[in-house]
Amino acid sequence: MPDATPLNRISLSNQIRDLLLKRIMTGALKPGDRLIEMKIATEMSTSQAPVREALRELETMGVIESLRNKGARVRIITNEELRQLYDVRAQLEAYATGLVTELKIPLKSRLTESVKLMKKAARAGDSVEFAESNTLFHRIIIEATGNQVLLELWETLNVKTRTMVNVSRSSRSLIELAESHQAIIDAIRAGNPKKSDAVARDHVLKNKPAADMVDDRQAGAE
Amino acid sequence: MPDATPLNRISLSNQIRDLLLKRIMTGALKPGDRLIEMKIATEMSTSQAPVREALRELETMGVIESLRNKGARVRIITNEELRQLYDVRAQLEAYATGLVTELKIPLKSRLTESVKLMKKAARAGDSVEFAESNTLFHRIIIEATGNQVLLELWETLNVKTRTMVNVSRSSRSLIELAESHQAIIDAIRAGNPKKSDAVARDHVLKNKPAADMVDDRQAGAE
DNA sequence: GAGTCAACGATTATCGATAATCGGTTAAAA
DNA sequence: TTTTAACCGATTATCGATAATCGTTGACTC
Repeated sequence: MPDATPLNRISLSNQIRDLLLKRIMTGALKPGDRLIEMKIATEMSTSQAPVREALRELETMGVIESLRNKGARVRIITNEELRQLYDVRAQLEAYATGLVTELKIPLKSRLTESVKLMKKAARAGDSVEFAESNTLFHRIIIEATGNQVLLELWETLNVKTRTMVNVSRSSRSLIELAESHQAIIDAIRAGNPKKSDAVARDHVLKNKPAADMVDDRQAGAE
Repeated sequence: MPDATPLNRISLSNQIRDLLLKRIMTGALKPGDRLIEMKIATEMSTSQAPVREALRELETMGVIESLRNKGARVRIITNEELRQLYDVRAQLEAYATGLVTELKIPLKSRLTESVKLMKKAARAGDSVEFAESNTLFHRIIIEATGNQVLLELWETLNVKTRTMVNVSRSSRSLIELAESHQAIIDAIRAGNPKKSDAVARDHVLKNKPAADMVDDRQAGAE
C-alpha cells in the first residue's frame, strides 16, 4: 500500500512552538514583545494548554523568558550575553572545523554552494535569507563531524544569536561577510587540523560585537 | 516588616520538574522508566496540566523523551551519544580552564576543597555524593570564566551525562578519579593557558567511555 | 494452531471553565 | 496634595472532564 494518510499529525503544542520560533527568527516577533497565551490560542483555534506547553519549551530553549503570573516575552539578549554566545560558538566551531579537517571529509562543493547563496542574498539585501544560508554553511561543517550532541547544542546557540543579529548590518558588510567564509573552505582543504581550528575560531570572533562602553550592570530578574 | 510570608511560591510545574530531575539524577528513576502523567499528578496532588508542562521542559533539556500518544520515559543515552557528550564537554572545559588560567583567577583553595569532598565520598562509596562534588569542581572553573552562556550549556550537558554515569564505577576507581583532578589545579596555578587547556581536555577525554564493539546502528524513532 | 479483528483498559491530547494574581485606577482619608 | 485602600480589567495558573490514540486480549474464522 503506497502510504495513504499521514496518520500522525504533529501535536498542537509542537506546531505552535515552531510557528512562534519562526516568527522570532524572522523578526516578526521582536525582543521584548509579549506572548499572550489566550491571544495565541485564539489565533490558532486551540485552547490555552498547548500554548503553555509550547511556551515552556521555548523558555527552556532560552528564546523567551517568562515571569510568574506576568507572562512571557521574547527574550532580550544583552550585548554582553551576545558576546558570550560568540565566545562559546567560536570554541564549538573551531573544534568541528578541526575535526572535519582531520577526518578529511569532503565538503568543498557544498560549502562553496552555500557561500554562493549567501552572496546572492547579500546582493539582494535579504537579511533573512542571508542568515539562512550563513547558518547552512556552518551547519554543514558541524553535521559532518557526526557528533549529534554538538549539532544540537550549536543549533540552540545559533537560534539565540539570530533572534537579535538579523536586526542590523548593511548589505555591503554582508557581502564581505559572505566572502570571509572562503578562508574556512581553504583551511579545510589544506588539511591541517590545527590551522582549521584557528581559522574557524577567528572567523567567529571577528564578528563578535564590541563591548558596550556603558557601565551597564543590566539587572537580571529572578 | 521582617518579610512575613514567602509570597511567590514556585509554580507547580517547576516543582514537578525539579522533583523529577532530582529523581533522575539520583537514579531513583532509571533510563527507560516510564513517566505516566496521571500517576505523577496524583502523587503531587495536582492536575495533569502542570505535569505535562514539566515533562515538556525535561524533554527540551534532553533528559526524557516522549513519543506522540505513547508518553514519556527517561531517555536512554547510548554509548555513542555518551562519547559525543564527552567530546563536547572536553572542548568546553578546555576553553574554560585555559581562560581562568589566563585571567589568573584564584581558585586553588576552593578547587582543593571540592577534591577533598570527592575523596571522602569515594571512600564512603557514595556515588551520588561523589557525582555532586565532582560536578562542583568543574562548575567552579566554568563559573569563574564569568560566561553565563557557557555555564548554562555545560549544566545541561552535565545533567545528561549524570543520568547515566552514576550507574557504574567501583569505589577504587572513584578515588583515582578524584585524585586526577589535582593535575588541573596545578595547571591553573602554573599559569600557562595553553597547558591548562590541554590538561583539562585530556582529563575529560580520559574518562570518555570506550566505543562499543557491537555494530549497533541503534534505530532512533521519530 | 495461526492469523484477524473487534472490544477494552490505559494513557495521552485537548478543551472549557474557574481561581489566583498583577498593574493600574479611582476614590476616600489624612 | 499625598497616602491608602478597595476595585477592575487583563492575564496567568490550575483544575476537572472529554476526546483521541495505543497496545493487548480474547473470541472467531480458516
